[in-house]
Amino acid sequence: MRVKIRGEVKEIKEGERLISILSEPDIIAARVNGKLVDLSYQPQEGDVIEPITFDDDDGKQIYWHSTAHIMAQAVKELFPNAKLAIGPAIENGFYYDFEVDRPFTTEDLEKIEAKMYEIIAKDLTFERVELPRDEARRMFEEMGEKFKVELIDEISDDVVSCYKQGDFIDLCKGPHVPSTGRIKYFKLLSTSGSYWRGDETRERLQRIYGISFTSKEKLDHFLQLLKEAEACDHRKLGTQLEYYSIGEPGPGLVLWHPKGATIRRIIEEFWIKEHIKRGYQLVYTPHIAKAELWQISGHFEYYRENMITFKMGQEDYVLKPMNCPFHILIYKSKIRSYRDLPIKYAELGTVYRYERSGVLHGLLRVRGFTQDDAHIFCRPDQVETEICEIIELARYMMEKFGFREYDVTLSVRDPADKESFAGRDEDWQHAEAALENVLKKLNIPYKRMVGEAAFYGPKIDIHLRDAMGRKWQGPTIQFDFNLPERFDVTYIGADNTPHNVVMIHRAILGAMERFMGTLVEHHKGAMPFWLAPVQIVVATITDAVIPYAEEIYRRLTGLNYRVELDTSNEKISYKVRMVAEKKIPYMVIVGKKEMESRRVAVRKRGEGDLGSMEWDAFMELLRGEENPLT
RNA sequence: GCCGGUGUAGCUCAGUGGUAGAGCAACGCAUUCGUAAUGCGUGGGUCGAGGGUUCGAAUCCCUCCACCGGCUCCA
Repeated sequence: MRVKIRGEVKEIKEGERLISILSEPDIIAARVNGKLVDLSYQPQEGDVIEPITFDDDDGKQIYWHSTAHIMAQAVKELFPNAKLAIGPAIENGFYYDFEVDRPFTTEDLEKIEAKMYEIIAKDLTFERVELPRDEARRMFEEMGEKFKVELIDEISDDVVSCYKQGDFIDLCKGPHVPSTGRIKYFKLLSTSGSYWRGDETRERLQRIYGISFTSKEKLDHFLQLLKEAEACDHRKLGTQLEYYSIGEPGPGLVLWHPKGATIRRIIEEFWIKEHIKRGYQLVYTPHIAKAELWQISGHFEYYRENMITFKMGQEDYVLKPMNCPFHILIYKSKIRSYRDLPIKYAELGTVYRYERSGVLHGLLRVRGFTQDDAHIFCRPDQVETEICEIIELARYMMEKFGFREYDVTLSVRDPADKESFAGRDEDWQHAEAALENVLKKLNIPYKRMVGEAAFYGPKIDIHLRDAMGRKWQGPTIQFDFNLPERFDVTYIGADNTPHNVVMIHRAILGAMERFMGTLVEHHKGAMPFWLAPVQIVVATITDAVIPYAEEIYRRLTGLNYRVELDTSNEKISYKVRMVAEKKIPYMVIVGKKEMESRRVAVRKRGEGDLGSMEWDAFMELLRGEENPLT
């Protein structure tokens, strides 16, 4: 019998299993004709077989998923009352959810780990068992595994697959590694609460997260990265570098200290400049409005639990959670012609939302934040051009801030579930096509998410990552078919009749707070020269050179650099250390030699001592620093 | 909001029933120094808040608040 392995035709025996053909110990599964299978698979004539190791992405998923099964077996042995929920592989590792009598403790994790080592040492085979649906249902019911029964009830196939190792069996599609001994190094990382099916009205479960690797080096490396990521945490760095503080005035409320405020101001200057260049008109709108406005917009109906409301006199008021209704009112302040479009209103608009207490997270999830918001009112024929411009603006700005990697998602509606989405079919089709066309035209990789659209329209979201690899939504482009309808937003067409305007919400940075948080983590607090709140520190070696240092300081501030002068009575090594810890890009050190020769000794962040140089050479260096503002 | 953890000086943390500690920072004095911490000294705390147990509570118990890791949410 002939099969193709790694592109080469091989002769194999009938009934032979993959495990004897692909016997290298690092091969854990295989892809046969594009489908993932266990190594117990018996190849058929003409199969195209690719071995899979841990180094494949699919291989990692299989490896982690198998580790999850081992963990579940250990938990069942230690806690026989535990009910199995689900235990998938995730981006980094795996988890398994259990319903248990009491939450897991740290000591429990140690015991579970010990039990897992026992299971691994036994090198139990992962055996695929295919059962008729009814039989499997009966079996799990007898075992009291109610969640598995619920899952089986939703499977429409006649046969379901389970995997068995030792006397542990779990409902599972597979594939798995051949035996438990293949799992070499693992670590249980944390526990947390969760809900069955992610539904907070259903059973509360306990989740254990873990990760595993094929070598100790890989595991140690991963744990090391986790530790290092903690040092990049924007909450820690923000305090250390005196950029901002969070939560002092109340949970989720941010104080921008002078240094953080400087960074923000520069970001805003850049933002304003780029927007004006592209035909946006800047507006300002109030922080509060009568409840009536939010009733018209529908926010009162759909967004109520997130809105902060209060009474002013007899009237109900709302602290604005969004800027859109205000921009619409500006648009509607007069009749608009098709010739006026597109109209693009932009605002750094501060909004307040009541976010549930458990979701707040540093600067990345707050209750008061400033969106770099804009609303584009245009004709249907202008949609594609506008989307294209927005994406290019987003890419341009991301690039200037040093973000080169991000994840793009296109969220469209579920065509089978039109009930959940407002607006006309043709509008949706047109908008979704426009978003998708632009992504394709600009050659941007994206993930299409069916059913993930907002109820009012499809959207493109760009996600940035924090130091721990968590994704946070930054730029977003959203169509809105709902608000123009509710507010009756129109323009007069060439045919002299009113037409519905197309409205696009968009944010490039997302929110100043969140953007600042990701920016700090991305640069590990070391802001690029143009953003650094302090760009240069001038430091003296002895008191005798203070006048010369002051002269340097004045010259630099006169050139609009942000400079600090350090004439303190400390050794130069101490001053160097302080400047390095504050992650300041340049340090100018002046001593007697510099004063006498009228030169400067320059130290650059990341490069160290550049030695003594002429003033002009230093100027040349500074001018060589990128500055998108000029 | 839910599950678990944590909360001591401006910051980082030690202190598990018997008089609140260290390092850094701040302040003072000495030192005037050449590229990642000069030395000595001084001040600084209702131990997150409230209640309880106890002769006595930072420490044990209860409630609340905040933060951390997740879950859920983020129209």
